[in-house]
Amino acid sequence: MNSERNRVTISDVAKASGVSNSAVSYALNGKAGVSSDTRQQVLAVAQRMGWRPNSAAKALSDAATHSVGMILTYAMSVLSVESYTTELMAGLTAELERKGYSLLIRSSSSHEYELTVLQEWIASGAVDAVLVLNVELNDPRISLLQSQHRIPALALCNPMFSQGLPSLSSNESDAAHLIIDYLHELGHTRIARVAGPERLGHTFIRDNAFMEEAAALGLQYSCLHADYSPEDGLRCTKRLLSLPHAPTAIVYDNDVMALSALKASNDMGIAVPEALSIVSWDDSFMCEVSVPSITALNRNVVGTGRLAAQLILQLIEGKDVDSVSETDNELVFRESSGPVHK
Amino acid sequence: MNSERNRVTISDVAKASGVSNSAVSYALNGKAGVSSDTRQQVLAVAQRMGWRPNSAAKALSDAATHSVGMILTYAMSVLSVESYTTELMAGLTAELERKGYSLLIRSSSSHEYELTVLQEWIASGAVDAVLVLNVELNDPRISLLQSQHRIPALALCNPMFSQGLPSLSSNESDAAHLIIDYLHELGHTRIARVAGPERLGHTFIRDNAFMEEAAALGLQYSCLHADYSPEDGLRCTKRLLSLPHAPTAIVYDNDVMALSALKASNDMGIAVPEALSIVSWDDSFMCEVSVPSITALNRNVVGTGRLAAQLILQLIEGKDVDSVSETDNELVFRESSGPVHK
DNA sequence: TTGTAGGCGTTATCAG
DNA sequence: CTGATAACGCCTACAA
Repeated sequence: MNSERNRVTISDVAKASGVSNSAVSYALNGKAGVSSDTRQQVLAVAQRMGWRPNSAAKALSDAATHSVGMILTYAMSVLSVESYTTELMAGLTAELERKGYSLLIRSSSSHEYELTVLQEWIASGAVDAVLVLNVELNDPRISLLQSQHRIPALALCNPMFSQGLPSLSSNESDAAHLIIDYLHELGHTRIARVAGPERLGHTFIRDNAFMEEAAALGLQYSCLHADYSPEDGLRCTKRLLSLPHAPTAIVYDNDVMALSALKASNDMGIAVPEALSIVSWDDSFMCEVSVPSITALNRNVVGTGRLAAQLILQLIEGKDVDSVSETDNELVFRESSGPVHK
Repeated sequence: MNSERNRVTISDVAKASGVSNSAVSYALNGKAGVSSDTRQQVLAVAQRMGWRPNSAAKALSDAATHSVGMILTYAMSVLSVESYTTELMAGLTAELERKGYSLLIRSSSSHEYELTVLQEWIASGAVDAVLVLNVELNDPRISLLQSQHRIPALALCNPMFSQGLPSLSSNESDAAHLIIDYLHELGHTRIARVAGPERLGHTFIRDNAFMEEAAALGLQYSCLHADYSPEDGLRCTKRLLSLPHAPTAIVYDNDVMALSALKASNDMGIAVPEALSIVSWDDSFMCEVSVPSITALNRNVVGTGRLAAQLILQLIEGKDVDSVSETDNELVFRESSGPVHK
């Protein structure tokens, strides 16, 4: 199976330099054990021959692959529409790059299969660490990762779901308060929310925060759970707007659903923001450019990716990492929201 | 540096089964050389002990990493808005998954750095193959990959730019004809196009196709080149619409710019589609849900990703792969385009 | 300061 | 059919 071409190895460099194998290794790794002259000599030769360490050999020797694993487990239909993942990856890869790490991606169509991949990674050492996305309540991935100590893992979720695993979360309840207080100040008394899947950890947090704050302010609050897809967003919106006492403001857990809400209200002849205020939990280009533009929570997902990468690199170095919470929520006011007209 | 935990190796299994090292290897790999009894025995023990092949060792031995490399080299601002990359990755990873391959991602902020990463991959054997995106005219990446034979590569571009490297392209000129003929039938005589960066290979192809077809039909055709960003889309649209003989139809090379065109025409009080028809080269959720919805070319990017993965896997197997061209272009008619009003 | 030897975990060769 | 043994390329004691 070994039909490889002329790859330059350390032995080749050693031979060409007329020194031993280990001398070359020391020289190339900047370690003591060789004279300055020899080192210069070896470096020059290695450079000339175009030597680079073979990644597999290095991985075997170091027991480290210099890659971080991540599994994409979205339904195809939702994935193609998600900007969150792209932005996260941009931040992740940019930061990992600085230390010469790569992101190793696998995709999976089911949760069971994702567990299989994780188990394989744990057993095979294919990655040095793992990032877990979209954590659910009693997520078996968390249990699995928490029960082993071969591969460190960072969970992108509230620490209450990470079972002691280091986690990075955005302050969802802070954001919820920000949004609901804003709507309250505008005079809305009947508000609704089209949330993400109920089993998701961050949906749980948001649900709680919304219910609490709504109750505290004496608001009428109703919530439907959807799957983040435009179709589901449309369906939920129409259902809410058909209620006898329809809400005057609806909050959407992602931008895609918020956008289809615009379509829905347009279809039903309901004016935005005069008769209905719309707020999206995710900001994106789509919110900016839609007509009307959509008031949205800005979350700097790229920054989250960068931070996640930093934490993961610390974990790989063996450092202890506490659960971190980001609180850079900011509401961007646009045309889709306004005071209640009665 | 070897502070690893109790990973189960083949030797462990051998010891536990009371057979030799190689017997275990044969048994586990389903190869001849062991009795059926021994094989069953070994498999049972391996299963019980949770043995999985160590990926680094396997990579070293096989000289194959079972991963395919891809470099993201978008400007951050554009990347976060691109749905193309996400969809492509969805198709890629889904198909690679079936053969147990992973996608190895690195990101780069400059073309020079991307070359460095490629060189590193070639020399280190960190990936079994490479996918090259966004090929430009006289792209140094193509030259680099074409000048070596260690790592096969697939270029996502028209074969005229791949210098003999296997390539996968969508039939851009077919698509151009589709769009321009459609607009011609609607009675448009002054059409414009806001294209992608001029140095990109597929922009070149589209430019040529558009110029040819416009000339053939006797249409007035003008073209501005932008960077795919909403800002640039806005700028170019306003510039075109301010011309003395403004176009009555504008084609945009991506969905993002088409959407900002909607904003631009709205700002300038130009009715779509009555006074201006808009067509987007990329279809996406945004085109569906915008008001008005945008006529767009549907390209099945996920399918392209799948096909690319299949071709790459063939290359890895050592098969010859011809340049492939996809022709599944389909124009989805929506509200943003219509007959000329005079 | 240098070179030799052994290990990382696997697969493949070649005797028995 | 089995079991040593070498090889993959790198790192690192350890000995010279």
